Amino acid sequence: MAKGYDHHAIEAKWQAYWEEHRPFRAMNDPSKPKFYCLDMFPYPSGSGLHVGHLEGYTATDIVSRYKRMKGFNVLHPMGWDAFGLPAEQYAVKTGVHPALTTAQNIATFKRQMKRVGLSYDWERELSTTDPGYYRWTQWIFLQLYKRGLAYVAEVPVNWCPALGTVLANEEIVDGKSEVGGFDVIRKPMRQWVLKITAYADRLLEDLKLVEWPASTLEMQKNWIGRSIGAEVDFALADAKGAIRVFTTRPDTLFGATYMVLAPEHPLVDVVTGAAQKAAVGAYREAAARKSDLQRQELDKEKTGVFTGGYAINPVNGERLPVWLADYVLMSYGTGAIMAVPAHDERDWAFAKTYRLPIREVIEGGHVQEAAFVATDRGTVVNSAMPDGSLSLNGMKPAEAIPAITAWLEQRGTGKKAINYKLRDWLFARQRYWGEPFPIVWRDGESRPLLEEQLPLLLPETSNFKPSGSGESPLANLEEWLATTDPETGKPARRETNTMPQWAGSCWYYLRFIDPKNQAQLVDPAMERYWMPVDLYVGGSEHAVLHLLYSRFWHKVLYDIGVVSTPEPFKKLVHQGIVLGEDNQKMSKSRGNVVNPDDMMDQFGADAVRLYEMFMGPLEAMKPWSTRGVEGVTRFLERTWRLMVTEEGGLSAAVVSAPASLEQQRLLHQTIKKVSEDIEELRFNTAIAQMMVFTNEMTKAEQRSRALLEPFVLLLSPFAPHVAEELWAILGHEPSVSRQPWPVFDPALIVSDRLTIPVQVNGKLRGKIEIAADAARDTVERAAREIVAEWLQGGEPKKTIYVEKKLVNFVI
RNA sequence: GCGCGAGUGGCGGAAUCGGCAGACGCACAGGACUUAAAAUCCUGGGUCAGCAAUGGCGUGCGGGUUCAAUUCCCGCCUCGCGCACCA
Repeated sequence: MAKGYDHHAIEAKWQAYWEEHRPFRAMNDPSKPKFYCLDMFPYPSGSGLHVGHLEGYTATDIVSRYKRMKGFNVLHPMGWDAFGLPAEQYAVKTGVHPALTTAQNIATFKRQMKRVGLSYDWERELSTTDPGYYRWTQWIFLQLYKRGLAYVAEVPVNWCPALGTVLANEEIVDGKSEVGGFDVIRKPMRQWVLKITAYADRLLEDLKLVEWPASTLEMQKNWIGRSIGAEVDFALADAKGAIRVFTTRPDTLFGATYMVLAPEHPLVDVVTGAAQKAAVGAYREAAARKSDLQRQELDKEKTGVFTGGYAINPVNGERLPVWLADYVLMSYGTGAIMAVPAHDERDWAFAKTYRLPIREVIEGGHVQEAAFVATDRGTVVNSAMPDGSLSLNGMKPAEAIPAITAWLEQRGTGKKAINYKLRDWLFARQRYWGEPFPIVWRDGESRPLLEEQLPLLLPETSNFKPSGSGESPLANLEEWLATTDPETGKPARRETNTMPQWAGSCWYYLRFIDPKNQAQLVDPAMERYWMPVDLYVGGSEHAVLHLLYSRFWHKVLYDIGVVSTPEPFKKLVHQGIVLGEDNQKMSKSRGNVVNPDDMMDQFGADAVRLYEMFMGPLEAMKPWSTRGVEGVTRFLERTWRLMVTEEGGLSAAVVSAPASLEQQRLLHQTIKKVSEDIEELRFNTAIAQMMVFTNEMTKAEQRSRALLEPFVLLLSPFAPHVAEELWAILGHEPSVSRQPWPVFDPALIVSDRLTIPVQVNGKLRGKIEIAADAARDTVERAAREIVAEWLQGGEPKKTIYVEKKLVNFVI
């Protein structure tokens, strides 16, 4: 039974048309303004596209289609972040090569995307697993290596002796391997690390250059975690050497009553007195056995042990006992602190436990009851040398900090210092399915491959089982491992680590600009034309890592002249999570997963696209409702019937006669609202306005082409298939995508009659209809009349008149 | 604990340079068409009282500013996200 609007036929027809005519190709045409509209490319998992992906993809598709019609040269590409763990795990289990699994998954994703009618320029498709792509990932690594930004370090990994393999964090559940539930221990291994900390300052500063969600900027700032303070040396009292600490509160130096070293601190053996050796040794051992998780438990009581040693406070010469405690981390600052219990909550808690003295040096709190940590209140006290050579007393903390820092610097016992929470980036995985490092080893030294030797291909194998040594499966491939040093020709062994999944996704946006270039990562002229990305849409789960790593690489490429902009992504938006109909997170175990293919079978791609956008604001988390999809389907069908008969021909209601002034006003209001809403990514309200238009037109018996034709164009970015079909039925050549976007006439939007509310004491008591240009007197007179019984003949104390908005009488 | 964001009908949401709260959609109810149903079209609807006209109350809670507050300010509560001993 064929009803009027047959989405199966229409969608197949226009997808075939787009396939053949390729109207969505981005041209390298510098005469046109460009718009680079990018989705975060997906990992092609085995379960295919889900409705959450579709939300972001539909949003960027609407913007891309809109911008093309506005005359922009639009770059809207798609690719695959296809290295990664699941395909390798599957290979270990079944022996099926990851490349095969990946290719199948990509085919599924691509079929689904085409079915949604997403207007990607498929000629620019890329996969991070393609040697033509990862050649340049390796090339970037070589540049990092040459600039000293890649180094080797012994870093602990999650080693599972029973499985003979290193596990990713997500493969560990409650400290045991996800597979089999075996013990996991921390084992140091030689790893590549990237020196992202060298860029910490710029990564922080340049956040000012981008238009990103406030929450994401905040997360990046916190992640980088810059803090300004001072490094201060405390000489050991009974041995050579000094404990260097980092503090943000040098103004509280006189309040230090003890010191703490991290258990791993190299000076522990030096300061520990003979009597304390056993206790300290036991504490260190216990700390080493604790997992990160245990050490991070906050509620627990702080623990520590006295070393028996002392250090000298450089400001007043006091002997401070040196303790060991695991609340001080070796990985931050210098791994040692001066403890000021009066003005630091952690030190306060520790001091209470071990009955250490608490000395107030900032007045304004009750330091025996709680640490007083405010820096914007209080006055420095008890902070002077007896001989009067130094006094901070009476200063505000903000004044005392630079004063004491300068004093320390003068004496050579301290200096201003900046510290970051950001750590260098562990850039190695003990896996097969990733980019091999363009590095060989000879005599224990790493040597880079020559750029001409790239790509270093991932060797073929059928054995994806771990090597058993902790090295990646590549360590099993003797023939591949044995190579020569490119410089000397002497025998060498290849690096067996592979790069993490973040590597390929760090720079893919650049390759889309010039995906087939054999000689360069990207052509400089094309790069200057297309960069930066104007709109980048993807999940907020990437708010920190992907976006920070990507910015880091971009800045390195900027420094070596490969790219022309300091930041890659100008505007960033995160689409919200789509929940199941039950308002719960979609998951197989809950059985509330919505499959886009099922939805498209039932309602068609246009309806699904429209519903994805109509659900609510793009960035909000919101539940799926299949009833809601039915609702937008009804809208599409009503729109269809505005101009098409049961038999599929042009309806007799469609006329060439001009439209009424009111109808024109509605059209122009709709053009304005839809245009502005697309610019602001408020797709839900744009659709609501189109529904208003269709509802009004449904009531009209005669529907002017002059109304319908622009409306079909407005609809086309949202529901491109039905719009193409309607455009054809209206007698036009394809394609709507080549039509200019309708322009509204401001004069036609304003009405000559207005209804304005009349209030008495701020409460609505009536409404009046007036001419838009009516004088204040006229309006007030009419208003007074309509609320006469509320005024009871009296004269209002005050009359508020807001032109074209309201009248309010105060009595 | 700290940081960020959000709380509006039965449901998704709209309206925030302060100015008619609830657009649009879902669900619901009534009507038209139909032998009947579906589909479609029309109508209704925050809530309380009232036959109705109409009025009281109403945007998480409590205060405040204002002629006027969903919108601004202060103090709470709840939910979501992120960070979590970072000296």
